[in-house]
Parts: sequence; structure tokens; C-alpha cells
Amino acid sequence: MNSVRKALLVLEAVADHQPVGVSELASQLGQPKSSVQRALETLHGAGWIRPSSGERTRWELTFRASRLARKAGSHFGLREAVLPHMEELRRQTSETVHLAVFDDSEIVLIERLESPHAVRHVEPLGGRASMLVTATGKAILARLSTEEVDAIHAATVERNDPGTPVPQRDALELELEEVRRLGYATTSSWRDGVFATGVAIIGPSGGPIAALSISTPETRSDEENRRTQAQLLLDHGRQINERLG
Amino acid sequence: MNSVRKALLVLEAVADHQPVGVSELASQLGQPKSSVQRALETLHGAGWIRPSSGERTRWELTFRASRLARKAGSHFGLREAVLPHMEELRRQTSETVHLAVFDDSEIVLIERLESPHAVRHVEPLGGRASMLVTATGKAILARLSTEEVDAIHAATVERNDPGTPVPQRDALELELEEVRRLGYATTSSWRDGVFATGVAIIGPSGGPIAALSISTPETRSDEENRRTQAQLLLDHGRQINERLG
DNA sequence: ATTTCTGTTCCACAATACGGTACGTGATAT
DNA sequence: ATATCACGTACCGTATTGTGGAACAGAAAT
Repeated sequence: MNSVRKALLVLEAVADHQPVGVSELASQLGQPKSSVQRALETLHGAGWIRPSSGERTRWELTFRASRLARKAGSHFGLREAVLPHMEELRRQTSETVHLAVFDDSEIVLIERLESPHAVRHVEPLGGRASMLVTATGKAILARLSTEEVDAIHAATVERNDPGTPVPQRDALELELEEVRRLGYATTSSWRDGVFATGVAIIGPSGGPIAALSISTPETRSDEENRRTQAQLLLDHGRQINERLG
Repeated sequence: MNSVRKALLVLEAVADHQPVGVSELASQLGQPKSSVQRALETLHGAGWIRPSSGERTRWELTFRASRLARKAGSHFGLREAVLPHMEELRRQTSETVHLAVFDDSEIVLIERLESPHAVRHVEPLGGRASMLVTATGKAILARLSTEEVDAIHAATVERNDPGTPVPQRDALELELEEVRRLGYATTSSWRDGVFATGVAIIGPSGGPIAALSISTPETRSDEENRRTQAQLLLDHGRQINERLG
């Protein structure tokens, strides 16, 4: 089903460049205009994109996709199992709490409860980030086999995102050993001025599927803070894992 | 492109029933097993679904769709334009502030800032709701033409969601006239014990594209509260509309 | 006025999606 | 132990349908 593959590529291209026209998409994808045009019409007919209200026919996403996004990974009952603990964590720490899932060598942020403080760290929901430098990512990596970590490290190197530092494989391994020893991961190198602590969440099959983190501006973060936050995460993580397993 | 249409239907069906097998999908969609099977393989190859880790092959969504979700409707710079005002509104009211967009006769909740209070109203992000009973929905409806309201009313009746009351068309019209007069909409019938006030956000093309609301538990809500909240929403709404227009 | 972009339409060809049928395999029932 | 069922998968001949080059009209830029 080559047409499906193409249509999905067009869909993603629309998402990345909306509002966008046929020709730009065609050159972007290296596809004939006719093919792209046909894909656009089909996607429109299916209700996934709509013509923008501008002059020239520009295309943009409908919210059809957002329905899917919400269901992704929902069959574990992950959100439902984790949200109460996130609420509790925010209450106990007054800092921003994040829930990120593991997907295809990256992590995706799917839920967030914000710190009530004026100065706080907020990442966009649905955003993707490297696993090698984030607290959530490292917490998950520490639970994977050497081969899996190798693959993710290689994929990250290959992706070559600008602005995302990539640690050497051996340096990463040392970090991961520390994470395994402690049971949680920390980061201060992901976002400037933000210190984060994360623990992995283990799915029914025994592998890590997500991670929970607390992000604190370094101006508010001290040794005592960090210790209590790590302990709270370990406690809640254990409770969540018991419930899911 | 019939195959694309089918594949997208399969994708949505997987989302609704994951983890799910070929046969169930086939009977659900009224399609031959072979076709569904082919669609599944294609979707897998494109990275949108993955086989679940069981004996029988069950399919589930990857987080590929989450990339799209973040971009849906984002090209106005809507979130960026509105978020500062949401922050300010929460600071001023200490109640939960919601941002919902108008999509295909329903509203979709895309951003939320929570009340710091222990008792608070929280709707799931990405969730959809009827336009006829929510404060956000009515605020938007009041800006649409009679024909558009007719169409949305009809679509809502047809959808026939259990648990969602549908007002009569003429009663709705009376309500909308009141909303037009005041400039904002209110609701206490959407969620039990929650009073909400909403204003519409007008896009560059002049039509309503979203709405902002404040939700207050009725135990905390009094006449004075409601007046100040409505006034704050009107002020911020006007500022946002100026910036977008 | 001319050029160079758009987005859209047309068409002959062959690729490929189609869906009925059949096979292997576990689970359940007899 | 045997029979039956439901499931996921593989096969295959047919014709449906996606394909992409080329040509078109209109708008914007030169």
C-alpha cells in the first residue's frame, strides 16, 4: 500500500509546515505534484486536513489527529494510574511534575502538572526529547539491556538534532550505572538552570514504558530538596509499578 | 485513494480498541480480513502502530500521532498568544483556566492551567465536549451564523452522546442571544457543581477559533466572583483578539 | 507585457490493492 | 483423544485505481 505510506508522509509534512500548499509539499517530499495533490484531496475527504481560510489553497491539520494522540499508550491505563501520584507529588514538592513515555528511541511528554511558583519550568506537551540527556530518558535507559542502549545511542547520534548534546557511549554507561545504583536519574544539563530528577515506570510486561520527573529551577534547588524529591519519586514510582504489574 | 481511506479508518479503529487483533477489527469495520491485515502491515511499516507483546498478534498505537497533536491548530500561534493571559487569569482568580478550540462541531481542550486549590475542576487534555452546554462552546456558537449553529446543533443531536444533554434549538437561541448581549457565556449544567465562564477568541479571518474559560467549584462561586471573572475574561479576550487580528 | 510562480485537470499505462479462499495453530468443547 | 472453532497468516488471478508526466488557467512578481 504505497499510497498509504505517501499519504501519511504528506500528513506529517502538512503538520510540520502548515499552512502549506501543494507545490511546497511536493518539492519538500521529492514527489510529483499530482501525487501530493491526490493525497491531499484524500486526506481532506477523510477529515484529517482542511483548506485554510486564506487566499490560495493552503492546508492545515484538523484535530482528528489529537484524538489519536490521546489514546496512544492509553491501554495500560497509564495516565489513570499515574495522575493521582503526580498530583500528590506536586502537592508535596510545589514543583512541576512531568510524565513522559518511551517511544522509538525518544521520549514524548504526555502529561504535566505545573508548579504554582511564578518561576517554573514548562515543556510543551507532545514534545519529543533525547533520551540521553533528560532525567526521564536516563531513568528509562538504565532499565534497558546494553544492546537496546546501544541502538538508542546510535539512533540519537544519527538523528543529529542541533542543540542537543550527545554524550559518548562509555560516559553514558558510567552515568547509567550510577542511576541503577541509586534507582533514579538526575540532570542539570538538559535545560539551562533547571535541575530534574526522574524515575522509570515499569509496564505489565516488565520493561520500562514511561518515566516521572520533577523539575526545579536551580535557584530553588538545594541538597536537601534534591534528596527529598528523589525519595518521593522512588516511593511513588514503587507504588505505581506495583499497581501496573 | 480508497486504500488510504481504509487505512485511516483502521488506524482510528486501532486507537479505539487497542490492543486489538485483525479479526475483531475486520468485523468492527465490516471489511474483509485480508484488507484489514494489509492495512495493519502498512501502518506498521510506516511506524504508526506496533504489534503488542503477546502470543496472538495484537496491535496498538505508537506515539507517532503525538507529533501531529501538538501541531494541530497551532499555526495561528494561538497557544503562544494565549498562554501569558491564561497565566495572568489564574493568578488573578486562583481558579482553573481552560483553552479549547473549535473543531468539527465540537470543542477540544488543548491547554489547561490548574487552580492551586485542593478542590478543583480538571478536564482531560485532548478531550472533546459538546458545544451546546459548555461555556467555551456557547461563547463560540454566539459568534457563528444561524446556519452554522443549526448545523452544529443537528450534528450534536445526531451524535447522540450518552450523558450529554442536548438543549432544544429555540432554547439554545435564547441563550445565545444573552451571550451576545453580555459578551461571555456561563454554564452550571455541564459538570455538576462546577460553574464556568467563557469568552470566544477570534482568529485572523474574523471567525471564532477557540475559547477561554474559568471553572470554579460552586462552593467557592458567588455573585461577586462571577462578575469579576467575567470582566477579567472580557478584558483578556479583547487583548488576545487585538493581537491575533 | 512577460515571466514564473501557483493550484488544478487530464489521461494512457501498469502497478497494486482487492477479497475470496486456504493453511497452520492454538484454545475450547465434546 | 478427538473434533470444532476462532484466530493470524499466506497465496493469487483479476481489474480496479493509483501513477506521474504534460498541459492548463490564473495570480503574483518582474
